[in-house]
Amino acid sequence: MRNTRADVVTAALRVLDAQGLESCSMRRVAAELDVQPSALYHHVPNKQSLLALMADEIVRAVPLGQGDARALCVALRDAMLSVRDGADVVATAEAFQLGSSAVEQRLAELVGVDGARTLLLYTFGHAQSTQTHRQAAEFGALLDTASGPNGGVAAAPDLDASFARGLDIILAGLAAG
Amino acid sequence: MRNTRADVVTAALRVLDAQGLESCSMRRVAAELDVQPSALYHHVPNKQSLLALMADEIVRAVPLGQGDARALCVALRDAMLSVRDGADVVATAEAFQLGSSAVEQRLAELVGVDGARTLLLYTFGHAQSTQTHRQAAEFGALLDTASGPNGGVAAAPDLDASFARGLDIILAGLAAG
DNA sequence: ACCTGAACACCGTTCAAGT
DNA sequence: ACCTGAACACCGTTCAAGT
Repeated sequence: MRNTRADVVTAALRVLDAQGLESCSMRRVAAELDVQPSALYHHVPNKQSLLALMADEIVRAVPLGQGDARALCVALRDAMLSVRDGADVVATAEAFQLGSSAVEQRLAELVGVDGARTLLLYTFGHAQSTQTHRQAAEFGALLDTASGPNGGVAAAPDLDASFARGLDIILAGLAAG
Repeated sequence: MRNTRADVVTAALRVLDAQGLESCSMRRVAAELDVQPSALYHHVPNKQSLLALMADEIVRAVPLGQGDARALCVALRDAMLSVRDGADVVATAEAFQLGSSAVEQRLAELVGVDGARTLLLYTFGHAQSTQTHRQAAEFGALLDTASGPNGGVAAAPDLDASFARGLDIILAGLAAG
C-alpha cells in the first residue's frame, strides 16, 4: 500500500494551508504526494469529494460534548480560521449537506433547528469575511513600503469582537423567543 | 463602438443565468458576444472585476428608499435568487468589500453596523444554501423516473419560511438590545 | 490495490498586430 | 477604441496499461 485516502486528505490540507484554495488543485496535491494526478482518482471520486473530506477534517477539531451554543460557534470559527481559506472550504462543503453535520445537530439540540441554522450561517459568513479581510490586509502590507506606523492605512477592525457582538444579537433573539 | 462594458456585463449575466457560475467562463462570455476571449480584457481588467460588476447589477434591483430592515433583507434575497447562482456571485464579491455596499449602509442606518453585518451575512448564507438546495432538488428530480407522487423523496422544506424565522430571531435580538 | 502515461476538453491572461 | 490570432501556463477527468 503506497498511499491511503487519509494521506491524500492530509496532503491536500497541507497544500491548502500553504498555497490557498485557488492553488489547491488536484495536480498540486498529486505533486505533494510525488504521484501522477490520475493516481488521486483511486482514492477519491472527484475534487468536490476531496474538498468535503478536507472540510470534515477541519471541523473534527470542534469539541461537541461540552459547552453552550456560543462556545460551539466560537470553536467552529477557530477551527475554520486555523487553516488558510478554511472557512471557504467548510462553508461550501457544508452548504451541500446542511442539516447533516454533527455541529449543526448539536447546535439544534441546544437552540432548535432555526436557531442552529441562523448561528451556523452567521458563523460561516463571518469567518469567510474575516479570512478575506486578513488576506487583503496581508497583501496590502506587502505593498506598504515607505509608510510609517499606520501610514495611510485604516486601522484594522477587531474582527473577533465584531463576531462576538453578532453572536450576542442572535443569542438575545433566541432568549427572547 | 462595437461592444461596451455594459454589454459585457449583460452577456455575462445571460451566461450565468443559463449555464451557472461554474460554466460562466471568460471564454463563454466572449462566445456569447461573438468575440475572441482576449477582447473582454479591453472592457474589464480580469474575471474577478467582471463578477463584481455582475454582483452590482444583481443588487441594483433592491429598492433602498423604502421599507424597514426586514423588507430590505427579503428584497436582497429575492434579487439574488432571481438569477441562477446569484447568491454565490453577490456573496463572494461583497465579501471583498464588506461595509462599502449601499445595502449594508442603509441597513446600518436602520439597525447599526453590527446588526447590519449580522443580517447581511445571514441573508447571504441562507440564499446560497437555498440555491444549492434547489439545484440539488432539480438534479434529483431528473433522476427520479419511475416514482409516484413523493415517491421516496423527502418533502422539500419551505426555505422561504425558514429564512423568515431566522430573520425573526435576529430582529428580536436587535429589539432586545 | 495502487500507480503511470498519454490524452481530451477545457481554463485565465498576455501581447503583438490589425482596423 | 475595439478586436483578432496565437501563444503560455495551467486545469479536472478518463482510461488503458503496468506492477
